[in-house]
Amino acid sequence: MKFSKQRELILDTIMKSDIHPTADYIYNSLKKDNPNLSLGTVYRNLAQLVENGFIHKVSMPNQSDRFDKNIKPHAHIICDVCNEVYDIDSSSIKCFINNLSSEHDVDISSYNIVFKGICKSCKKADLKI
Amino acid sequence: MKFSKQRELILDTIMKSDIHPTADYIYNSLKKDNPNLSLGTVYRNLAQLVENGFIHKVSMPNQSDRFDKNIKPHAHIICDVCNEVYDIDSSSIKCFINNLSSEHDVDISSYNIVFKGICKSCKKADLKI
DNA sequence: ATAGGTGCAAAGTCTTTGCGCTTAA
DNA sequence: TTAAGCGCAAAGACTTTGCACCTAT
Repeated sequence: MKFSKQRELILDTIMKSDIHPTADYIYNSLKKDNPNLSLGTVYRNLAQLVENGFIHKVSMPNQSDRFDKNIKPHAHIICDVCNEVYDIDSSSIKCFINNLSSEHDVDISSYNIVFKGICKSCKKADLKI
Repeated sequence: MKFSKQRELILDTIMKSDIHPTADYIYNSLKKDNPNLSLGTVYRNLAQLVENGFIHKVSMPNQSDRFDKNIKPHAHIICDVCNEVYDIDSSSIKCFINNLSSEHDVDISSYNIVFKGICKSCKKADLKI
């Protein structure tokens, strides 16, 4: 993989972000200071960064894919209230997968787990009302 | 919800199928005997059937949505070898979600869980080679 | 009678790709 | 020098929608 300014900017955007950005978000963030950047380039680089293990792609039901700097296997929750996506990291995931593998006699190599619900801060906010 | 022949056919197709069909699959299955059926009608009815709780929609990473007659919450696995989608039903899912809810202080209302891996029959087939 | 459903085709959203030019190595 | 990457715009895959007509109730 040859170095490119664009790829570096894209990776940087993801690394600095906590919101699991979409391709479009990345494109628009960078477009301001890099007016020649093209959306195709963003998609091409994201695919390559995923393929090379620098980032993870998270498929969101009925929404654009998001990209995650956290490459350790983990799940996500999207909040019904604030619409933010949060990491759900848990030792119980591993255990869960082990159970499934033996119960169902399958080999699991990867997963895409997205919960819908209400996040910690929106739960708190709701209590205050 | 008013009765319609088309909706009945669509629901029937899903109920009789074990493959978690896509909109396009349903459309093409029915098109043979119902040449006037339109893909828009299939999508509209699927949305309505989901909304009314007759079926479930399953979002597959990088693929068309699939529709599931099994409306009990459960997970799925897509096989890397045969590409089939199977239900993963497990008492450990409920337990897993309970753990997460308390660990992460979130309320989980629904989920879309898709594993990738090798299914039971492909594992068996592989052993024979 | 009329609210809801249909077929058709156009449009929308998200993503990929072909091509000729540019650039890192 | 040259393989890899870029910008641009067109195309692709999947899904939704506007509209005029039809149909269950």
